Amino acid sequence: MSASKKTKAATISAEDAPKQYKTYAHNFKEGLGIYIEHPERNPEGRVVEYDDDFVVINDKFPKASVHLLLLPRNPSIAKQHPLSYLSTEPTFLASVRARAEQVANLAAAELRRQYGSHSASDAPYQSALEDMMSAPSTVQPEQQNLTELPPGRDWRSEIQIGVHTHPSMSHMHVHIISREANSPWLKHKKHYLSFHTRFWVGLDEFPLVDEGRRRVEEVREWPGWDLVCWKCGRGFGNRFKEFKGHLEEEFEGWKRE
Amino acid sequence: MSASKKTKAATISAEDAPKQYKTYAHNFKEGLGIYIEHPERNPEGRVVEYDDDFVVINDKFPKASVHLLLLPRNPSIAKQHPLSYLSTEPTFLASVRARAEQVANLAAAELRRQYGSHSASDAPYQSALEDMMSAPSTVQPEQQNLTELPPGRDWRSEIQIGVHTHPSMSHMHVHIISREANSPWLKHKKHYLSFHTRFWVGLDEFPLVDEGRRRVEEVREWPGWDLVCWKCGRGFGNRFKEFKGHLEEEFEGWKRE
DNA sequence: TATTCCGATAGTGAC
DNA sequence: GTCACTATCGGAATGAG
Repeated sequence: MSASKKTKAATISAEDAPKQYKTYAHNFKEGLGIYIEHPERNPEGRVVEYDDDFVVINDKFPKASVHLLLLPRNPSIAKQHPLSYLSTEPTFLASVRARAEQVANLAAAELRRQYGSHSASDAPYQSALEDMMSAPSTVQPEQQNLTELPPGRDWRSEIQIGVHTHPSMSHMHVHIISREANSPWLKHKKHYLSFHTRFWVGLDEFPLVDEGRRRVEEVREWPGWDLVCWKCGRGFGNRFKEFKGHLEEEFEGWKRE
Repeated sequence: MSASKKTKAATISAEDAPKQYKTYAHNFKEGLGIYIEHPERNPEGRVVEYDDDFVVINDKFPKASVHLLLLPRNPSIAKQHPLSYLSTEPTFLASVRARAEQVANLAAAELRRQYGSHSASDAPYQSALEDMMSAPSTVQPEQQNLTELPPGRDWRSEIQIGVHTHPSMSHMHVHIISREANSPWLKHKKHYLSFHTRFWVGLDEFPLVDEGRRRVEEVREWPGWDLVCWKCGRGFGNRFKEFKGHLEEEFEGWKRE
């Protein structure tokens, strides 16, 4: 039996193994697998945090100032379609919600780090933080009660959590991304549409009443949808370059809010 | 009256002249007008020959090794659509035929000048010509009887005469062009299709039975037609770059024929 | 809807 | 079907003993 297995394995190795190897490591669709299998290797330094259930990474091609991916590690879950699985597994949905909300707060803090000094509405927080940091204190920073700081800007409201109707990467991934769309990696129409149209499914939309229908109804024409500014609602048709320039202008105002 | 005219002229100058100037010299569609109005100026040195009825020029963007345009000078003729006028004015058609045939012989001679030394079938002519030129003679070359030379390659058969179903330039022009399509100015699909499909109307097809119908029936889908090699009949769909490479290969064989 | 490269397609402006 | 420029759209490959 052992010998039989071995023989069969040898046969597989000669015929199927190269194919399997290809579909695994060399197929781009499988590119997220390495993170859930070996987060401790911290591939390319993009692992933010991980535990037995989830891995959080920085997206390799971020489409906004902050763009994180939340990856469930359970292999049988990771291969499911997000619209289906999040609509039918309430326990899993609850665990994703809880974890994604934590990650969203992390993302909000990162937005503050990047743009706090430019923000008018964050000035009270920034001033208080500076005062606190410069004031003599015997208490360690991490022990100080940060809730005593004024709220400042609501950065969390700039973060959106959700999934794509038709993901390209085969491992389930939940996007935690800021909405201002400021990134050199935002290079074409689909990049923007995938986060700012019904192609995007917010985590708070789950469970979907008819996920199968949504997957079908969105798929045909969505690359033809107009570019519409998330900030001012202005439409740009298919004129991506012009739209990109507009986004950059909006970004300058947005970070100063 | 003279004063009145002057006043009107002044008015035109202030209001309409810029517009007229625009539609004349600065509208690309009118670009051939200068040649039929002032061939003696020989704009850009491209006038080959002219008389009261016709001007022959070298195309500014030749789509083959030899590409001449025959332009009728009569303004009321020059503004007619070629399919219509050549189908309804037999006298004009006859005069164009006679003149175009002369120009085609000129074009054939130019092909011989360019490629005669590479051509196998032209070798008898080339040898005889060289012998004649090197032989002592008191007779001037232009007085020698060239008909005594062997025929060599039939370069005239490589020349085609015709018009486009939908010309872009507003002045009537008859193309006299070699068919091998060897030119750096042949840059996209329509360039080739316009000389090697039914978009091209050979002068020998006139008068058309129903020229109006042809103008309508060809117009819609013709840019979608497949690229087909004039030499070998191979189809290349829309793959222009690949087709262009093929044309260059065919050209190498063609000139050696 | 992963990126990247290449090429085909489409719109515009031309004084 | 004028050219030249820009940008958009579209398919194909994508690894590596």
